[in-house]
Amino acid sequence: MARDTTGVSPPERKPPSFYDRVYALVRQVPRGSVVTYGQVAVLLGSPTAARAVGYALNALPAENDVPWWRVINQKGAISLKNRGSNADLQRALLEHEGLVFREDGRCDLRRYRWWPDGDDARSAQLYS
DNA sequence: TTGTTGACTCCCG
DNA sequence: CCGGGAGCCAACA
Repeated sequence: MARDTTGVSPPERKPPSFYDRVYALVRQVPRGSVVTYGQVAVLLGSPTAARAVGYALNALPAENDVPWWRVINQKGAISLKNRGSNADLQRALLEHEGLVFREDGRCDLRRYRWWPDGDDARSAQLYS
């Protein structure tokens, strides 16, 4: 409806992409908390798009305001071991925020997992 | 439009 | 608990 008849081209005519929605959500994760790839997918309405979430973070530019290090896998571990040494950086950043990792490289998700406020959180809680 | 790829998960043994 | 295989989704060539 209400097609743009002003002739003016808005700076953002395109709807927010899946990537943008991932970034927006991750930006809400408070310091000291984490979310999982699958969880982000659930919160975005695509419970099986966990891989796409990781892909989105991988596409982040060098400079950004997204706390990407607060996204870990469902096991509570860092999922960057096969990629670069950024895995060590991510763990260091999380430990700096107070998270504690076990000897096996995993942390207690039940304790650190964050959920957004609002109605969306309700259905999401069911997932966990 | 089809095929490929990947910072994931789940299901089986 | 661990390893292997299949499924799913979005972006890109």
